[in-house]
Amino acid sequence: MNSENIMIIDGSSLLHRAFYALPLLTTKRGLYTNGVYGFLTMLYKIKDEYNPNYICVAFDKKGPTFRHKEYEQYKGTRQPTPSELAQQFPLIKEILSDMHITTIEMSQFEADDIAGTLARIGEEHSLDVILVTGDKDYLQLATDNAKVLLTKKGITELDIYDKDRIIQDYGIEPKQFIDLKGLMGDKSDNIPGVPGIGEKTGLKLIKEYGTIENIYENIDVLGGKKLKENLVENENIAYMSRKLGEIITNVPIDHKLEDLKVKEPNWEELKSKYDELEFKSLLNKIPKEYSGKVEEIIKKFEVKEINEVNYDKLIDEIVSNKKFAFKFIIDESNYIENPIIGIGIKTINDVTHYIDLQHGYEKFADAFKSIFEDKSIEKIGHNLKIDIVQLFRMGIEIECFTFDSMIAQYLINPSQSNYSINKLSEEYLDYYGIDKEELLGKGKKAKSFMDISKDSIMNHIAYVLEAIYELEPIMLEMINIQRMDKLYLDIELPLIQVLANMEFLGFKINASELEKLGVEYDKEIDTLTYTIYELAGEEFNINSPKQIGEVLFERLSLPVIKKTKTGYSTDVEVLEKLEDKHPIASKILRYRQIVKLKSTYIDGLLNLINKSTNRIHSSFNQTIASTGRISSTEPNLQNIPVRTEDGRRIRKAFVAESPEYRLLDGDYSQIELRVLAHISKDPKFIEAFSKGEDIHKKTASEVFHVDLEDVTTELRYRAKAVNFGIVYGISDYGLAKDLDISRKEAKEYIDNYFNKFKLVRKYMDDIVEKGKEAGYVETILNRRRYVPELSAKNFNVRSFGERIAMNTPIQGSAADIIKLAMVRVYNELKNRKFKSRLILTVHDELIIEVHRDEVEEVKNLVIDIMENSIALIVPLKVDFTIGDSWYDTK
DNA sequence: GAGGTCACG
DNA sequence: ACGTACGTGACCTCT
Repeated sequence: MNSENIMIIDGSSLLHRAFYALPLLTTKRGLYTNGVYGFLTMLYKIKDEYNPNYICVAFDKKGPTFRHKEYEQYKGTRQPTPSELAQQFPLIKEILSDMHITTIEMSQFEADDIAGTLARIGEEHSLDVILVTGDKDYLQLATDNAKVLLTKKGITELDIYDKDRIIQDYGIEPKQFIDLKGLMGDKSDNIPGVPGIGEKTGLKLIKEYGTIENIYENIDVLGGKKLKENLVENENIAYMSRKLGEIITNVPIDHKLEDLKVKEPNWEELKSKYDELEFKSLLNKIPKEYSGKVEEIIKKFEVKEINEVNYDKLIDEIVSNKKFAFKFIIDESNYIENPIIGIGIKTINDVTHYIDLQHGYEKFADAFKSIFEDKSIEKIGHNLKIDIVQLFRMGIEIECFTFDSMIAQYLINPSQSNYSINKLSEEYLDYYGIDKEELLGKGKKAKSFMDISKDSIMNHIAYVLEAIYELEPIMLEMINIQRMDKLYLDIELPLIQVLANMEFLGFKINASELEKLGVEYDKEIDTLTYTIYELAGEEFNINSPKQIGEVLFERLSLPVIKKTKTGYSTDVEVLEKLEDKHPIASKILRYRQIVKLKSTYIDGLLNLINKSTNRIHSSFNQTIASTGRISSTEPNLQNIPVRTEDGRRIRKAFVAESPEYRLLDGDYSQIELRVLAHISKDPKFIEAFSKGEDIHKKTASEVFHVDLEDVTTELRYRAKAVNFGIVYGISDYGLAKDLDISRKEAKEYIDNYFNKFKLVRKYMDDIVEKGKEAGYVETILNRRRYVPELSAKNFNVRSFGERIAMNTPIQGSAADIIKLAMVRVYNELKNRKFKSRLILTVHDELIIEVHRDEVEEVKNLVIDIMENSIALIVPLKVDFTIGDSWYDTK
């Protein structure tokens, strides 16, 4: 272990692996970079891990090799390298050269021959040898001092093969892989081998006889008539294949070992390459003094603190400018209750003004209320929802907010995971500042603004406000070019306030109802726990899938139904299949169900009740779902149980504010299928919806060839599953699993469906093609989602892309529709001074806390808005219920 | 922090 | 032959 080591990398192999493992990344100018990026990620990882003293990367060279002289068809079946990959070879070579890593390529020889030779030379100099490749053929090079790192799935994981492991895994010596290849051949290199011999037979023979020569010496005693015949007939081929498959170790390499010593990279060059290729994350690998990341790019912006003495001056400036950017400083962990720390305000011509609000915001609110509520003064910001909530806390209802850079970016690309100001700076501006994340850190260790110096906070807020001003024209231009003005101005922007208001209002909870249910659940959990221990014959942690697996499949020897990556699967599907076999299965199912209800919905919700209002204030996130839907967190109010009665009872705790109020629940009937009818224009669908028919029944009659009157409950149920499948981008496998029928039968359903609803099939085909062509798909209001997976070479990735392409316009258009309805409902209720208010949305459902005196009026208003917010070629239908609790609205 | 499981549309 | 349903979030265990 103390000896020095040499790392020898098969560059051609690794670049191939990286290219196929990663999605096709390009730079803004359209240069493909995914292979290079993956290569470098892996290089950094293994260099860190093994700290090589010597390093070298070998490449294949174009043109014939000495093997072609042996066998003309060598590699004859190889597909040409796609140009997206070919153009990345020069790039990686340049970067390696900037890293001062020697690359070797030689005519007549392949990368593995160069690597084999270097490995031998390394060993002769008593170096430990580490060979890195994605090519299994390298296993023949393993020795006591040479190990092979083989790429696993993806690119960052490597399997380590040393001699011992090879013997253990395969039962043969590394060198014997050469003989094995003589027998098996190699499809990818077009090496023939002996017909009929694959890995299994080959290994058996080599284990028994050691070498090909020895097999032929013992050919008479060999069992298997056909096998013997094949061997005899192909003796020459076996020897030739072995020769082709052997990596040679005597290539005439010019380089001296000294040349391969690890050296200091040319940092300046490397940095400019990374900049050019937009490898932002790799810039961290470059020392600060060269990267200039912190020192040069980070700008400081002027900012001054003011107090109430200067309020009037700032207000005058705002009034004359008619526009300002602002952002509150507050810890976002709970921005409904946490103290407001300060606010930054900036007009275009002046520096940022910072106002400290730690000792109260009353004076500030009094002074600035009229400014915020002034319909002729524009306000711009980033993640305005939080700021609008703060204003609600101050009794201020903001008017005329015209730009939110976070929401704008979500429209430009809804699939990002990060919409921070720094992320936007990276994309659109030429500088960074101190972003929130750098100031506070993230995850568990995140600090509070309270622990940060006022100077840092002021520096941060000045950067944010400056960036917002610069981002506005660029981003609005993009939104305009992509025809998303209506979506932005009429829906997403005003929706910010609607969501802020829903968060601010919250949903009233009857805590004692929850506690009462909790006691009941606990009792049942106790009984179940005891019963399960009895049935298992031992005590174990029922919450641990791993331990359940051990009990079911080892202790009780029940049949394994399916596996997960890490072991036995014990999910519902499995347990339901075991119910007949052992009584413990249904007990575990029941246990899981009740524990879920208790921990997530009783304990979880009780923890989040606001003590002063007895209400729960969820966060509604506008930039999470790539389809355009809204998501809800802390708590998630969009997955409160409803499907089982036990769970549904949780909804009894969701009540109206006081006896003066009730809950009104309106949900769209079949909105996604109506959207599908609209965009596919399928005449059968349109007719069914226009006549108000039961759509699943109609589908059943078409798919199963029966009259409408003869559709049974069972057939309707199946048709419903088909309809769901269609919306998701159907597969026979998925439908078969859902209905527990054979794949063949599922396929018949689907074929029937597409034969009857021909335009639906056309939509599915067209959207995939259009999506591939354009790189994205769109909703009816031009909400856009990029689907790079559509051009993936990997079948699974591409299929996933196709399902996204089919589903997103449907799910996303439904989101467009309900969002527009939300904005209109909110505005109507506000403008007409109703006491009733919108408090929740669950994808196709709106919940309004409605004043008793307003029930009829508000109900008619909301129905009208929901059904008519967007005109489709089929009618939209809304079902309404009303009750004193969410449970009762059914 | 990842993986398994399960709650919703 | 490939191995899957679309979109989310929370809780628990285990590394």
